[in-house]
Amino acid sequence: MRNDEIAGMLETLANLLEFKGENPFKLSAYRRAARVLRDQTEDVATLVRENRLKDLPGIGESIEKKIVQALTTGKIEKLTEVLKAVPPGVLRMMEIPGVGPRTAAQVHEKLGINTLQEFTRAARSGKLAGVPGIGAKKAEGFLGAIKFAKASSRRMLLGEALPLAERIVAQLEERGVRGALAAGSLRRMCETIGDIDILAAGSASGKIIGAFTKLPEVRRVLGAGGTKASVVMESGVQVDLRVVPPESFGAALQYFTGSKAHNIRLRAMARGRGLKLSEYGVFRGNRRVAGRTEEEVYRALKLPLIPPELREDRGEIEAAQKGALPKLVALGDIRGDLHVHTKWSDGRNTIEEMARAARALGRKYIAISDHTRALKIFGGLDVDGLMKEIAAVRAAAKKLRGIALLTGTEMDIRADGTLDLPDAALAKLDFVTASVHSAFRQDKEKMTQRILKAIANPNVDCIGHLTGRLLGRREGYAVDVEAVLKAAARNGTAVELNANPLRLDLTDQACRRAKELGVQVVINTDAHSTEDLQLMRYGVATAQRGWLEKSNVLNARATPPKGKSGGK
DNA sequence: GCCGTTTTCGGCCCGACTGTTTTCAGTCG
Repeated sequence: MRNDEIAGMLETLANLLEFKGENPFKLSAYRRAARVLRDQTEDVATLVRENRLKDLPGIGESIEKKIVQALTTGKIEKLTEVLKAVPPGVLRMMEIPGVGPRTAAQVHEKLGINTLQEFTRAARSGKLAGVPGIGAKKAEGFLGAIKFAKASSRRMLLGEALPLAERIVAQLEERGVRGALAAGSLRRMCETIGDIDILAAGSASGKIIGAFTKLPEVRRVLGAGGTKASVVMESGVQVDLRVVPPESFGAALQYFTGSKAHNIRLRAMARGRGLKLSEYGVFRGNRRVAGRTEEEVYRALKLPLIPPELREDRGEIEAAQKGALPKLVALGDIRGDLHVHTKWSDGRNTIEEMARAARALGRKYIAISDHTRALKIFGGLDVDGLMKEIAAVRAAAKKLRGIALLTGTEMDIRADGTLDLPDAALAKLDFVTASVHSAFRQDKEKMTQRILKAIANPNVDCIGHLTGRLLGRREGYAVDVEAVLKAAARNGTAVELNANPLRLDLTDQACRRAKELGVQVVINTDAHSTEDLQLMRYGVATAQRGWLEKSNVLNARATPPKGKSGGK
């Protein structure tokens, strides 16, 4: 059973117990444990086998027992028990925005409602409005929420959310709102974003809220008070705006950036020091001792400023206390792009066009890396084609100043782990990336062996998009990431962090594991057009979330890499 | 249920908005 499956069971358990009115602190204990499990790159099964499960924060005796149960029997006894006692539809009901455990319990007790369908019917018929705490307005609101949830349950990609937020901030600026910033999971550069949080400083909050709710792309105003407003944009995305006084801006930015887990830790630390931390500042009694900037807030807690990308309660607070925060790689450190497609396979631009566009972005080298023959539908090259492309790359290189062109390929790893072109051809190339593009449904053992075989080949410099996931569309293939990273470390093979916002593969946590194991990460755009070369920012952001420093990133080196086997 | 610079027992983050309840509970972030 996968980590996220067990985490999901613990979360369900928490939700059900919440419905039953169980001690709220017990629930947060389950939820915290679930989050810690999701954060692990190592399989829970491994941790159990090596008796290291209880080393994880938030996992004690009782939860350990439940995890072991899940692994050995596929079930958690307590969950099974509670599932029997709670009507199955209440979890669905609690997913409606505005319906929490208390409301769900009331509706169940007073009206005997057990399913989302019954809930919807009761809301329409007016029955729901008779339940204590629910009036006509709330019932109507629930109906709207149900309809809306059906239309837009999907999370946005970082690559969609960031440009949208930047557009909204620019529009606010045109209307006289200065210094607005996106906070939330977007500022932490999470791979997917639920909704967008924007923060503005100012005293004329009514004016700012008014400007915001009247922006051209706003479809519906969900709510607007004195300091905050929520709207739904034409695209279906929810955007929240908060307006705070300048003396609280840093504290608010800190608070609304999160993560929740990070903030809870900070607030507990503040309490320990006799302080109170809220979105309005750090207070000693009634006196505000910090709040104008984030630096101030962290300093009041005797911490250096922690970069937003690290704020997940994954050890960044402890590192900050020890003065051991990583010096994160930055977009400006990136010198090359080692995975770029052209018209020679399925790219839209020529070698020269890609090179010029990369040079304009400040890249010093790129590796032309087209597909190989197994991907015939994508124009994959055979040996003959590849040799011709090498000649074309060299010819283009002669014409261009200021950027080096490397010969390369995105070599297909076939289902049996053999490579799509012979070693003699690969040996002629400057940089070989090898990727899986077929037989995604192989079991974990087979898939892992397949990739390990490619890693062992001295001509393979890097493994491309390791899990093959497409966010929101396709699960990654089953592969033992830990085993692959360890083999990469042994063989001196690099691993790709594919910067395409649909992939971001390696994940942040896998990047961090690569760093621990001493594996070099290559951040590539996998560009199929000149515009795609700009996707690098998303890859760098994910690398930052993975604690990577410049020295961990192969294409942050000033000179092009010559492959693990040395100059070819 | 977890955990220990406040603790092996007694804590566990804080505030805004909404609707409805005439003084606040529930939900959300």
